[in-house]
Amino acid sequence: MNHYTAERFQGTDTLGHLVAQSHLSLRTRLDQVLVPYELTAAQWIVLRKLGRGEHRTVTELACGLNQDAAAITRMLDRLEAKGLVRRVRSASDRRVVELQLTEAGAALTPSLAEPAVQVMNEVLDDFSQEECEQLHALLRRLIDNLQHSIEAHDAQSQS
Amino acid sequence: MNHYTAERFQGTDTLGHLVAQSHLSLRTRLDQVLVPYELTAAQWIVLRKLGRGEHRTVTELACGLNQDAAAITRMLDRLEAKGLVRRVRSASDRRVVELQLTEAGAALTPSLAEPAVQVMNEVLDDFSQEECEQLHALLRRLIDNLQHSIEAHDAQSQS
DNA sequence: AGACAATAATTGACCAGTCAATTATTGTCG
DNA sequence: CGACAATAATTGACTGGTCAATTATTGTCT
Repeated sequence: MNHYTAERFQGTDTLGHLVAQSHLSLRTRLDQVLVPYELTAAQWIVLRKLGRGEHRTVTELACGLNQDAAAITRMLDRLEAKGLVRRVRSASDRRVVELQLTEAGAALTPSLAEPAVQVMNEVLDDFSQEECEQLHALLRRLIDNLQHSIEAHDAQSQS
Repeated sequence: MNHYTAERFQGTDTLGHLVAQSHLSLRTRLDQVLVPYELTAAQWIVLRKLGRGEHRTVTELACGLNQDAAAITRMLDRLEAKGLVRRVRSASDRRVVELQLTEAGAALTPSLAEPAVQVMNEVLDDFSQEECEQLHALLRRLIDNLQHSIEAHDAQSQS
């Protein structure tokens, strides 16, 4: 069904605005609690993935974060400059670089889970269990719908 | 109440991930429909605000979009280069620049409402009226909570 | 009037991301 | 084997954003 019309689509109570603002505020808040660690939210996410062993290469990270491989390359440049991450050419396939946490990186990473979880809980503090699950479910659907639209458009512009 | 624990806080079903992904996908989809107009989503929002007369100066725009004034300055550089926007020094207060759409900008802007509204409706297509309102309400609360946390933190780090 | 705080916009230096080449390596197929 | 497509990572040029000066102008207060 149609929820918006051109006239009613305005101000700060628009889906686009709400989603953008949620993202912005969440990032800002995460950046705040990460200041003592001299990390940004974006850097934290990468360290977290590496620390958990979820992803080991540039392509895997890019895929897992839904980002361009180029973005990962530059992020790794910064993390490597900070001495938190190491690049190692794979022996079995010399095209890929394997990513490792350095000693410093491995020492830092585990302590970062707690503050982040705290932010999430503080932000959902007055949400009931049910509301929290609703929000998750609605966002998942939103993302699914968007992804389908995007893919349909891509497929069409191929031809 | 606590919704997350350090162990359960992982994967793609995390609030942070869902919010970030929603934002990313929505922007991507908007960018898609704006390609024919040779505009990005970020540029469209600014044109839209100017077209509606919601904001007339750099500071007003920055405030309305929750962004740094510097970001607006650079955005205006791009829009001015495209010949869509004009800067005019205010006569009453020579510190402020008044923003105007050029003829080209004014001609383009109105036609952009429809495609954007269509994206929103397409994305919320399988949402009931109630679900749509729930999503809006939950996001508003999320933003409010975040904003309060952010301000509390700012106030504390002042002292 | 003159000193000085406050405000508006800009600039520089940086972080983060995209798209389009480019380079190096690996797979595949005639 | 040798040509050639496919893949992994990087680089260049760009958009978009932040924070910390800087500049120009205006307000305020004695």
